[in-house]
Amino acid sequence: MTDQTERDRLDRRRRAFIEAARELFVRLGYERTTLGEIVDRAGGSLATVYKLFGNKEGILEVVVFEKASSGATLVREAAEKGGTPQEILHRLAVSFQAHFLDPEVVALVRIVIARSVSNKDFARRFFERTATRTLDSLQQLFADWQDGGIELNAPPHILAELFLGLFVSDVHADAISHRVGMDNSLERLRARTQFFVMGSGVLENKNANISFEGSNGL
Amino acid sequence: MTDQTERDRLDRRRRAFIEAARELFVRLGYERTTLGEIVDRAGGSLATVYKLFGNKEGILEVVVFEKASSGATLVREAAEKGGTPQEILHRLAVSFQAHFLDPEVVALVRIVIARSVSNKDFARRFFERTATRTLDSLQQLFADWQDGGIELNAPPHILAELFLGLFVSDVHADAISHRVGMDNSLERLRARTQFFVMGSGVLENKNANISFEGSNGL
DNA sequence: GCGAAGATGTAATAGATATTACGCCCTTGT
DNA sequence: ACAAGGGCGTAATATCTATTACATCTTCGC
Repeated sequence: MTDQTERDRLDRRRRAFIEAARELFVRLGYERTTLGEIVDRAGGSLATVYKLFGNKEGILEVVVFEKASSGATLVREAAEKGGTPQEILHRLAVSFQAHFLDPEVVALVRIVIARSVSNKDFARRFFERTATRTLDSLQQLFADWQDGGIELNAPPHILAELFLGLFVSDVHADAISHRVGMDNSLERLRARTQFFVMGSGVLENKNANISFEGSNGL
Repeated sequence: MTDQTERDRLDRRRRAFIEAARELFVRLGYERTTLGEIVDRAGGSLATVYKLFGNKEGILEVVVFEKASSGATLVREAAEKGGTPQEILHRLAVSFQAHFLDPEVVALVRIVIARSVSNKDFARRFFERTATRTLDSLQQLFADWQDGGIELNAPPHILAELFLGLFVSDVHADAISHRVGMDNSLERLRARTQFFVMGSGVLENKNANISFEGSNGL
């Protein structure tokens, strides 16, 4: 049998196709990227593309779902470092901004939205694996805080939507405007976090800190 | 001369083309709508479409810019009715939600985002005429309040972004998920307005009302 | 080296649709 | 009525690209 080595060879081809496809999809969009271009760039042949991915949509699915992950990991990481809610939220804001406003991610979001018209299911799965999961883990975070004695102005699921919304609205603006006059400064981010802290009510729980005393200098 | 009547006839055709195109663009998307279908639905002929709009993209531009207006009018209307900032913001939230989450508007936003890849300028003009103008008028509203003695937690332009962001994030979710599990209830809207009121700091200015006393029952 | 599995390159298929060309017929003002 | 400008309908053009078919060449274990 040549199973193992054959698989290695195919895997290398597969990787090459995926990288080439992603690069082209991001730059040109889905419709304007032709399978011929992908093959030209990755090497190999059309026949192999069809063997590996079935059709053009198949390679898009792989590219999109490989790149677009949920923010659940970021939530966990930010929470694990401890600190006051303000500190955690600010750390989370920094990593959310980096994650969701990554130009490749935004470009893929554009493609998903475009395809969502003719392929609703695809878009829903994308939404499920990104937004919904992130929302769930944010909701859990806020619920934990609440259980820990922190009084919140709104139920956890509402706050989760609101916090994520701070970044989603930027993604949306970026998706349309292609970064015209986008301000991703740290000051803007701080102002947003601060806004959320005030609106959610966590600031009124100064004594109910999670583990340390809050440095109030946010 | 047959100027006047000719113009009338053409105008009627033009309207019919635009209505048919919008209906089809919204339902099928831009790429999947064929000029032939538009003509079938509107009557007339391909030749006339080209005479009136130049090409397929031309008719899209007309359809999009006719439907997508800024929220500046809504801001003005909400402000003119007077009341406390909370009341004004809540009225504004109601009309923003109705306006931005109109299914036709969302469908056109999808199309604009899809076209933004190959036609950045088109998308930017759209962004300019919708988001930017709405932001400007919101910023003006908050600046006026500030001038009137209301202390705000953040500069007007930041608050404008945040307030608009509350709705934009919903548009974005809708654009991707096609209304799976969307909750447009009034309670959710109230919670969001309340959140914004707390975060922006206008609630701390209870005595600095605009014209009436604030009913606190928001 | 050998042989086979399968990747490769090329070319053919196949369908879709934006765009153009053109002659006909209707509407309209005189 | 009529003359004419212009919309109408149809057909032709002109690509473009996903998808398939096939003969050939590589690769890799033996």
